Amino acid sequence: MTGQSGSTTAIVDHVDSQGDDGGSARPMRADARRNGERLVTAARAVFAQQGGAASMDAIAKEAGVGIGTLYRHFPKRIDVVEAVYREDVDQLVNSAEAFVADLEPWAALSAWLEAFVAYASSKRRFLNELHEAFEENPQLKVVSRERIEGALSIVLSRAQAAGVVRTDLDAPDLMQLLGSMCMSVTLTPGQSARLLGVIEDGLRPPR
Amino acid sequence: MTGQSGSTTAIVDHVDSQGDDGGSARPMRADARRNGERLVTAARAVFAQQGGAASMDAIAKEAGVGIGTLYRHFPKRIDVVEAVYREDVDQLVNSAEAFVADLEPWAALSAWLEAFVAYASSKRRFLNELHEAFEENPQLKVVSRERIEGALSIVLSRAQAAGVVRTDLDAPDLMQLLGSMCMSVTLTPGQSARLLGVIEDGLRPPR
DNA sequence: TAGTATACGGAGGGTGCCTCCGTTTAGCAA
DNA sequence: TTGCTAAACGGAGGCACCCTCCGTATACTA
Repeated sequence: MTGQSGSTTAIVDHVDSQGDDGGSARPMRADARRNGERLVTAARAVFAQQGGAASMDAIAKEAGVGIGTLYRHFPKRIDVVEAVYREDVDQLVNSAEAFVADLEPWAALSAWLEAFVAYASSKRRFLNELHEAFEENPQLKVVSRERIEGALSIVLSRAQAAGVVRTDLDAPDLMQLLGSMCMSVTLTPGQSARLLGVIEDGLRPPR
Repeated sequence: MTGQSGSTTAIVDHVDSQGDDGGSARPMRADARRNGERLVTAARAVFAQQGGAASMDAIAKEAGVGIGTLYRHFPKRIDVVEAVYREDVDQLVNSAEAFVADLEPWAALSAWLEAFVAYASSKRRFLNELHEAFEENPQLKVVSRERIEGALSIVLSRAQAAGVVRTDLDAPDLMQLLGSMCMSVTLTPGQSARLLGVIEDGLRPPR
């Protein structure tokens, strides 16, 4: 409610998309929903391949739709960036619960940390564009950070409760450490893996 | 020497411009030098007024030259951003020595901190563009940071030697504090002045 | 003052974001 | 199945911006 509301609400209104589609809210034509999903997937692929400066034309082509369809779904270029980012955050957040359901406490934490590093490294490919999106819509940054910290908190506190991780540390602490590490401009994949190993060892209970 | 060298060296090769122009190196036509200076000044004004996305056309018009002249001096858009930034850093760094020459130790430190806050707030107007420049030319970031820390070190250590500032703190520490404060997305001018006041009080020797 | 290397200026090419509107199609009712 | 309509598709084209090219103008030198 603060400031000028973002006037550009994409048609694909980022429904929670968790439960099955109720159908009571508003029926959306099947092709439209399909194309919306394909566009986000295509955009992620193109950004990953060409960097954040990739053109809208390239994204539409990758998705196999016309440029008009792309703009119907995402009125501004920045809306595409935002959609890709939201999906990435969704996936990272959801993975926490999946890991908790499937894995032992330590393995779940380790798997999630690895997922976070992958998420962060993909984010670095279009960091400038993301920065612009945050400028346009400051809430996005705050909310995403909170959601990610919440997800980390799930796997972290479970591991702490199981006695396999030191307890003098909380999710924001660890986020700070991981986040600043991942954002470094000069960071090779091998390096991030090694550093993550160091951090993981450091997380073990002292003694 | 690392990676692909920046192929775009602007004609105005950023001579130190401290001493009088020796003239032995290479004579540059007077109008060219004049226009180079006017272009940087104009670019700073336009960026401050319209934000970092201002067009090259607007900058050339503000400087009163043709677009061709602008491109002769700065082959790429990013070179303009870099030139403005370099001059800002120069001015901030030079101001340290000027303050030391003219003012008491505490007053010099205080004046320089205020100058730093002003520098940082002007930088926030084209943060995205600056980020791109850093990506293109990582050295720029490192060198600038070192130079600024060096300047701060001059006024800080002098104040410490005079006994008016606590000694359990060095220039990188203070830079970290000030830098992160200034980079916050939501920061009003009044707020930064108040926060600077808090920091200054905290710098006084304990007891 | 004449000559020349140097700098200036702006029209225009190329690309990218976004709009507009005619065409196509999914979903529905009879 | 068939016809209808609201919704979605697709791409030509407008506009703005970055950058190039080359004819014109001008500062310096002998």
